Amino acid sequence: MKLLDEDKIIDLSELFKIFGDSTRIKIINILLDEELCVGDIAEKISATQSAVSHQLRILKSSKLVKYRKVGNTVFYSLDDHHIKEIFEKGREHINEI
Amino acid sequence: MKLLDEDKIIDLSELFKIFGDSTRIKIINILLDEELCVGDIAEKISATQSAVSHQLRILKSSKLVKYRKVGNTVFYSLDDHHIKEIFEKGREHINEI
DNA sequence: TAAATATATGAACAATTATTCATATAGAAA
DNA sequence: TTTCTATATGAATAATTGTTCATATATTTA
Repeated sequence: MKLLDEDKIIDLSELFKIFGDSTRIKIINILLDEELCVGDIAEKISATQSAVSHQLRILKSSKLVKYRKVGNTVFYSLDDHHIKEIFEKGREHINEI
Repeated sequence: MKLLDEDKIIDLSELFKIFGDSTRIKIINILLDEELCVGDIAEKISATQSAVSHQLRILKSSKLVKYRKVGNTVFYSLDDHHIKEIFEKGREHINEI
């Protein structure tokens, strides 16, 4: 396993930084199961619409979630199978300590 | 796959927060290959001894690294196989986008 | 067109955090 | 014991960042 160069190091820490916030983890957690619109996400995780929208923007720009628009409703879902895997590996770790 | 409860959510985001810093990722990156002492880590990642020591304390208290003392030298290595796996999954993700 | 609904966004504020610098601790060597 | 080396740590600073509040945008409905 070759070591990472400086650029990849930055990219990788940026990626994990995205996972390192409880609001975003909550969003990812519920999107593991189903596609949801912004309002429903906010309700399910007990956060404001604004806070969720801000965090979805971050998740979107990092390619962790994708979306589709239906009318004026926007449905979000996870974008990449690695997300589930990273999430799951983290979960395994915290379940063992 | 059952959804996480509030406590696990916090634990999980705390875990990823640890990975979300480039100095710590650099440390983890070089510890993938070999056990190293603090001074060598600092030299290899071009950071000060103090900065590395501070970050090692965080990695240690999160059970991501373990250490053994030999004289006044302290050797650090990765503590858990999940660390490599989480790291590798993240790496796969950034290599695909 | 006007009102209602869903989402996005900018600014401000508070809180967290990584680094630096100075120094403390502890073990090894002289 | 004194000096040197390796590591740890506390305080201060600077920078980053998540939330809130107000408001903008866009789509639907009346």
